[in-house]
Amino acid sequence: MRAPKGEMNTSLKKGSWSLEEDQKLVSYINRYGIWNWTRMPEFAGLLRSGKSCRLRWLNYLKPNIKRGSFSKEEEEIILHSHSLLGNRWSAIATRLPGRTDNEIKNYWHTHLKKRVTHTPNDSTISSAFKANDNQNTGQSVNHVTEIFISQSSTSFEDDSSSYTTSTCSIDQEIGIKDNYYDIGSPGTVEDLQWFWKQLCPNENFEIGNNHVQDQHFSDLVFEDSFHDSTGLYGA
DNA sequence: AACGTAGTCAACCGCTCGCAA
DNA sequence: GTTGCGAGCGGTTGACTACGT
Repeated sequence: MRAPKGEMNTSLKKGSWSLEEDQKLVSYINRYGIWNWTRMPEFAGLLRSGKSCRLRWLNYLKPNIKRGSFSKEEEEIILHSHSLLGNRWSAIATRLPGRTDNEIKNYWHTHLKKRVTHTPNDSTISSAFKANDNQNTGQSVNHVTEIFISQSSTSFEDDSSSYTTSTCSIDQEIGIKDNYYDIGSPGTVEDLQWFWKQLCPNENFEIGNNHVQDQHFSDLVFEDSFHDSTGLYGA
């Protein structure tokens, strides 16, 4: 993809922002608001790309940005959110008002990542579901073919705390992806429905028999969309 | 004091998505 | 359906700093 018109200027400045540039950007946005990041630098008198301006504003200049070290509570939120959402930093940032995705990402890589160790417990793998939509519809769409519910414990090297989570492992038959969705502890039917919605928003998902045995999901019924090739989970 | 190494974090890059034409 | 563009996201880079030798 070629660069947007406004961003093809090779004489654009890169690197750290000066105080003067910050002031120009802030005063422009305060006066005219954000209307077009690509053209804004030109009107604000900045030799910067729109992307650079946007990043500077969102990560540093925007009001109410919290600076300084992260609190214990914020750390816990990041750790738990990351176990739920993975590297979706912008989603995690919405749970931490005043913190930017970039800041959280940096904090994760520099402080938290090394503290977390995952200890999967294969013996708890409890339930597998196989389905292949192609057999029914002939459509060449990627679909979840297997779901494993397993448990893993997360502990911290400084021994501050630990918790156990239930994790869904999803293997897509055609896709290259090997996704892992943490569904909290303990996993609930609602959690499973939630992650299914994230993965296949257009597909119906139903638990045929709303009970969880020994923290295992069972009696999974995928309405309309799937053919149960195993015969284990028929409606 | 000089140098090397590791840690931190602001900024960049490449990509995808959504929307309008 | 295709193309072009703006916005946003996540991975990566590199400048700067702190610390150790």
